[in-house]
Amino acid sequence: MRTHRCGDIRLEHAGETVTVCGWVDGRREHSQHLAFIDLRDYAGIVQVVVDGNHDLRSEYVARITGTVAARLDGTANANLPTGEIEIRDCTVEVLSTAEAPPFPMDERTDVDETIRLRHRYVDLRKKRMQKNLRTRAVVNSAIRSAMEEQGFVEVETPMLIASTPEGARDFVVPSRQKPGNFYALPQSPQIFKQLCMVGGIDRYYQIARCMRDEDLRADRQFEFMQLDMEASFVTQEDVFGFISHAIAGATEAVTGERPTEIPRITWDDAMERFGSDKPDTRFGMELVNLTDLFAETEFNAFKADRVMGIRMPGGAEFSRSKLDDLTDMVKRWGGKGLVWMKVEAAEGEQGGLTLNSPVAKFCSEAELAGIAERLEAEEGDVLFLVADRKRRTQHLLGLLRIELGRPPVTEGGFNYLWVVDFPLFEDINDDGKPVPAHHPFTMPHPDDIEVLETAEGEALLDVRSQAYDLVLNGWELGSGSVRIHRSDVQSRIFDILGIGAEEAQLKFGFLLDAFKYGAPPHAGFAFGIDRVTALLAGEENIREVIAFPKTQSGADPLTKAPTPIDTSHLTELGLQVLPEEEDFS
RNA sequence: GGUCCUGUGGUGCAGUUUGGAGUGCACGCCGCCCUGUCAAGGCGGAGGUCGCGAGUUCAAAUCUCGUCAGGACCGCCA
Repeated sequence: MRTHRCGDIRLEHAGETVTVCGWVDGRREHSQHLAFIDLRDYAGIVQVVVDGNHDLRSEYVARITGTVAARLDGTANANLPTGEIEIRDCTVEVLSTAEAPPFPMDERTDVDETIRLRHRYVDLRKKRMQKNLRTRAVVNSAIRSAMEEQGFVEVETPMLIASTPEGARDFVVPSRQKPGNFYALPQSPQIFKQLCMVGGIDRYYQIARCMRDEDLRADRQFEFMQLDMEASFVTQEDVFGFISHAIAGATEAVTGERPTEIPRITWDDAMERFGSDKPDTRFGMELVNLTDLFAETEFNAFKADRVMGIRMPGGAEFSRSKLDDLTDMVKRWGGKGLVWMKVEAAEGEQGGLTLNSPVAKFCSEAELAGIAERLEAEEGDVLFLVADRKRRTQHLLGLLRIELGRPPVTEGGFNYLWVVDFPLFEDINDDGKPVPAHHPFTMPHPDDIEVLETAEGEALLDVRSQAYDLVLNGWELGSGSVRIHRSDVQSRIFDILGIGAEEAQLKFGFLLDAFKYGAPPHAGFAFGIDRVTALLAGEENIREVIAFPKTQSGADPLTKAPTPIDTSHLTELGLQVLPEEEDFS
């Protein structure tokens, strides 16, 4: 139907007869003798000169044949790649008329996202979505190439699988042939990729759709895509190499710059310095441990397991209400409170600094001096201090650091980071059993296997695992681990977790059975395509790189999903919908 | 499960604090004019149950309560 894409026509085509197809981006009508039409396709916009009698309105779809000509002197448009030419002497064919678009098609107006999603088919025409979806395709393609270069084989795993009780909430699909039974949609291909290793695939990868029925966020949708991989006869170090190659390839394909080697930080350091297992290392404001300064403090609030602080440069300008808001925020996050101290020039001839704070009077001179020194306070800063249990102190200051310091998504480059040496267990539950930080097949750190044999209770929290995360600018891109392939180690882990042999057989029997038949040592990883694409595209929200995303409540404003289904359909599945629970409170 | 923010012609906003007639701005839309525009320009016009429902009041876009929708975050996401 066409000879060229609208956005591709240049001065070199002058004199040629071309046919272009696209949407009417705008019209500038001068009279019945002259009108300019901007015709748009995914490649760009070209100016078409017609007489004013053609009824070409916004978003009409047209096919136009005409002659490419250089624009008149002084009328070129430097802002447009096609700005030096226009198409004249046109034959116009309207392929589709169109109602006025439900929102402005220019890129200047931030339209309400619900309205964009309700008319996503129109929204997708806009430059932003065109660019983002194409960026996504580039990422996918680069990842495939990188994995294939490294000898990985793409294997597809099933979408209808058995529900497992661990982990996130499953999406389930009722079985028609076995009423009362359900398939689950996969949260990840975890079990299957490990079975592939037993099956001698050696190096597996898949760009896999995963589903988790958990609350949605800017970086979380019900369904998301992951580069999922697993390899046999490899170490953690090998996995870093495979994934680095893929992520570097994707980054280079989008930005043109290949990232250098990805730095590493231990989980413990990440928590101590950034208060997060997914630190945004684009900016400083690191946490500083002040606990020892208050070993003998008179200030009750600082008689805590942990006292830590961060320094906000220039924060002394904050108003009292702003500081109160921050304090409220910390309380909402679960903290007891927030201490702030403005760093001001001391009065008197000696100079120096003084800390201005409502609680300064409860602290000794030595304590105040210690705070200023440790936090490297400078005039005009504000210091924030939190005292609480270790983990909560780190967490609260980590959140505050992000709240105050995080740069916009488009600033600071792409700071990839490996977070290594995750703990094997993240907590001890009320029964005294440790809660696994990853799945129960994660191999303990080789140096800690002996500890594992004897440790009990709190001491188990110090056991490290061979689990690792990849982080980009404060977003967790993905995680992986070296898996347990030895039944004796696996039994010990199940034992510690309080999972009996019978229960283990019930939950993971098919995997344990598979391991009886010769399991190679193996390790793997998975990272989110939506997240990495969003960051590479400069978007704060993964919905901007997904063609048809859901809203935060899990609805699709376009198709109206989720919807009720016919009673007959339910009956066939052996299902009945209960009336909504009434609230008697 | 929780905290906070936002709902005003098709779109983006102002108006809400301190109640007084659906008031205003920009874009878009429709019509007319205009032979070099490109965020075209000029003139005219249409278009709103102020998300929805109660309450307070002589009077509610504005105050109160509830509810729905959207967003950010905490929990959750092995």
